[in-house]
Amino acid sequence: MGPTMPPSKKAQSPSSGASASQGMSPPYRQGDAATAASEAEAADLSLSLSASFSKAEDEELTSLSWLHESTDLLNSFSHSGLRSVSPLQDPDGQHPRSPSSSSPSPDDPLLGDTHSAYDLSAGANRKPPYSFSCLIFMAIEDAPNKRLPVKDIYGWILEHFPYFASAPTGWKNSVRHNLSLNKCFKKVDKDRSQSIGKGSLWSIDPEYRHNLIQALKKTPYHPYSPSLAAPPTSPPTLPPTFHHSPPLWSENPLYRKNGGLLLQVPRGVIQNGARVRSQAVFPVIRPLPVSPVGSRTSAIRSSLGEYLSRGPDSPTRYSPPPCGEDLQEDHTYSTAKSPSRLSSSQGATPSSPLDDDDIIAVEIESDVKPEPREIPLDSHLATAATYISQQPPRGQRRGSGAGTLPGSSLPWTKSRARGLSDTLPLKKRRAVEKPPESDDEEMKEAAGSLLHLAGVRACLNNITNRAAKGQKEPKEALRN
DNA sequence: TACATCGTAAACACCA
DNA sequence: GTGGTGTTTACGATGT
Repeated sequence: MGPTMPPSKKAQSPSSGASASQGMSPPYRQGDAATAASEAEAADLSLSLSASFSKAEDEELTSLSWLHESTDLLNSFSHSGLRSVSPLQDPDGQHPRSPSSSSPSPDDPLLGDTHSAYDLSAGANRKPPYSFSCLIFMAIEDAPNKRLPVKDIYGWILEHFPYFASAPTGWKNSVRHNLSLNKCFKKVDKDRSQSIGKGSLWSIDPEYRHNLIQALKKTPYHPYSPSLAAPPTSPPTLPPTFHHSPPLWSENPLYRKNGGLLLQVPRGVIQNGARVRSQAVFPVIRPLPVSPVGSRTSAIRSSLGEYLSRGPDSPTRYSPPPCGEDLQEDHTYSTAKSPSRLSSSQGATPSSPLDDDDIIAVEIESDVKPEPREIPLDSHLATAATYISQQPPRGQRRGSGAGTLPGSSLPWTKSRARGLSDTLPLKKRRAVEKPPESDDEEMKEAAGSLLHLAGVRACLNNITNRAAKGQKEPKEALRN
């Protein structure tokens, strides 16, 4: 069994087929004429988006231009009106937002009308179907810097899952327990210039991020979840989600209103006491981000997830990603083995610039390309795209966990250290695992960052130049 | 039945 | 001293 993040078994609810009639709809408020028009537009944009991805494949993803084109489309999508989801109140108006959620500034053009439809305080104050690992993962991924102190992880969970506000405080212990024992999470050295008080910042170990994503994919009601996205085996009039059970909070009127995909959360995450704009990584639990490049990258994932899980009107169907890896691993309970990923980094063949982590197969039902396509949604690209918008001050920039062993070109990974120290207690093991740091390493890191930056900049320039020329709309361009 | 996974509780140490 | 944080152990429930 590989060192992988296990899916939440308890989250796998039995299939009941209930609440299916809404499973089709995109996770947005529907019903009014404007929305109907927007839906049509959105469908069109979705087609364009798929074309954009196809184009990206054709270009072998050597450029990020496809990414920006796609995100341009998504911005259009976002502004089409469809993205306007319910304000943070439930339709009954009887359940205000959880106290931990700060209200958006009314004069904030971004926050003003884009709040999530997901308000678990509205009659859905039930235990979320996510394991603590997934919750922590989502919390950290939702943070702009992909790292959060425990306190903010609490805050994120509380904000997005009000269930915990009234739950016994033991869940915090569970969170800490997970952080400590789950290999997917690792502490980040605190930046001296940015004191966060007690505790450390926690981040996702890039080596295990894949596993967490897989775990999320296996969580029901996540749009990446095969249970949601599997091609319908039922009559075509039925939505793809028809055969799947409703979320635990299916009674939530907002859930019903939003067509069964209702895990959106208020944008933003509490960080260091301040509410920060959410990077919104998880399709079902976030609103569509708008402008920032990083958020736009996330928007691709988000909208793709929504896009793929849309109804029979959708031109695409979703095929679950190949799960080549064993996902069974959680805490240090288990004996760690080298992850399969490691072999690729150590193997003779250079690792592809594109991971197969987030490859999803999309069948584009068009006359042109009826065959399934595989769309790489590589985290590297996302990382590159978010690079500009998320650059912390230079002094704060640190590696994402993968360093370089001295005298070796192989990346330092936990598992490599683990191979030497797996039998040690966690404390000692972490001491052993701590990668060596040196100025040389910092320089390599900086060089890599500059390369990333250069690539992204070039792509941005391309887009900017095209925009300046006032040429055709992106979707039109993509069709050509 | 054995095992893995997950959640929870508790104890303890450390630190601001 | 207090409270938050991090680590570790233990145990029960559940699923495979």
